[in-house]
Amino acid sequence: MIDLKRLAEDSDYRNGIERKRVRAGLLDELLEVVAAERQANASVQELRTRQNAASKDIGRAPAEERQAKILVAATLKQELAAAELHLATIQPKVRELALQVPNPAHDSVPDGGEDEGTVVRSVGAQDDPPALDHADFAASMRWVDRERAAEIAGSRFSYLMGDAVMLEFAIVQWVLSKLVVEGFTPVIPPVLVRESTMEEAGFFPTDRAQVYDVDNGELFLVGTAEVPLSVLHRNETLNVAGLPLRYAGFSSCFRREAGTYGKDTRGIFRVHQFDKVEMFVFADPATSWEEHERILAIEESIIGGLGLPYRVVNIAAADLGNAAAKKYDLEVWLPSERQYREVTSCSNYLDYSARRLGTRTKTSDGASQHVHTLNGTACAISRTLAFIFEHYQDGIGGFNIPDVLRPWMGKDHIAPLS
RNA sequence: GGAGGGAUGCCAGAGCGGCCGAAUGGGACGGUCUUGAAAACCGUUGAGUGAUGAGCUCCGUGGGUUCAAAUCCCACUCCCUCCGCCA
Repeated sequence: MIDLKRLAEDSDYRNGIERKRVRAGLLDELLEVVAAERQANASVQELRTRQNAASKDIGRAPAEERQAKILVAATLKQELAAAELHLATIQPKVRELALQVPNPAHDSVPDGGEDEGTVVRSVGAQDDPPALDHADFAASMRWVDRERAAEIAGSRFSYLMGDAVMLEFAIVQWVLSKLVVEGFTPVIPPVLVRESTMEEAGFFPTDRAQVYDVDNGELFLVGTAEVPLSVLHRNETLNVAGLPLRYAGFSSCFRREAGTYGKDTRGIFRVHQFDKVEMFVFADPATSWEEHERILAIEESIIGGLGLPYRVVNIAAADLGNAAAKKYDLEVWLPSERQYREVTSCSNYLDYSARRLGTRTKTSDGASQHVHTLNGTACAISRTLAFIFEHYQDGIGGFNIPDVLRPWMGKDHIAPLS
């Protein structure tokens, strides 16, 4: 939810919204209904003041005067009801339009759409494809079984097996141990949440089609731990001295992947169920941009630490999505496709979702303000596995375990199946 | 799943439909006293919006009754106790 006051007063703020290519006229329509709402609200308040006073007066009055005074108050009540009705017709319009307005893009975000992000830096070489792509290699090691999974659950599901499972847990251990050092509290959150939670977290109604509905609409499977982490401090005022609050959520993630038929059909690159470690930070507004760079640095140290070649992209304004004021993607070189593919991303939402969540803090002079929220992928495990399956083949059908995972795996090499 | 009880400010806890944004106790903060501390005493102390004004809103959430609701009615959510089931 944007700051309606700033929209009216701050032309830079408005400009940042327009860079996201909102529907022409939306902002003016919104400002119009906001003005109407303010006026309606003022008259409701004035009538309420009078009605409250009239009511209190009755309590103080001697019995014989009460009937006359009740009559006065009753008339005021009717006027008030009419004014409230008028206000109630305007408010949903404000809400409806305001929810369509995205968070303004930050100044440092480039103009443009999907392919117009700026490459901030590239690290590592663009390797040639290995003998087998990630899917064939995983099948050759009997690490991923999609056929049997498809029989019992459908396409885009898989059995992850053998050393691939050990690799997953090694990655999780390594990543979480890093994040703890960086001040994150590990969290295993609920993966089933109510509809109202999905709304508060900002995923409904927009992403409803991407989400599995369980128990006849009572509960929904989350597509990311961001959902349960973001609502952790709903309607709370956080002590500014305690900020930032950093959480690292490990969870399974469930996505319908509607509209992706025929896309990324191989291996475990795009599946309905995968595990992920997600960072979520509640930050002091004064330092949220530093925090954003910090999260990016952590993501780079994870992907870089695994020895994967990657590049950092500053996503362009119109490709940012609703909530992000700025977003970096980390893309890893996928040799079999000879292109970079997204593996993690991190966004600064500023106060956009905190406003809806009611998560606040106070400035040094005691004024209430909303916190800034940021989130970033620490590690999307199935996708990370797919990348290392290509980059760490040993050339004779086996697998070299990435250095950083060796302590957790207890070995440095996995031989091919005989 | 069945049967009861409950939800009030930082915490505990009172609250007759009007004098309740809310007693009292604790805590916290400020002060007196003290070499210092404790004790004792005095004072301050919920949140949002608004201009640290007036006003308005908030006693789990949403609706209703009434001139007037923390207080009455309905629904929902959560917590506790007992029974059943169960990793």
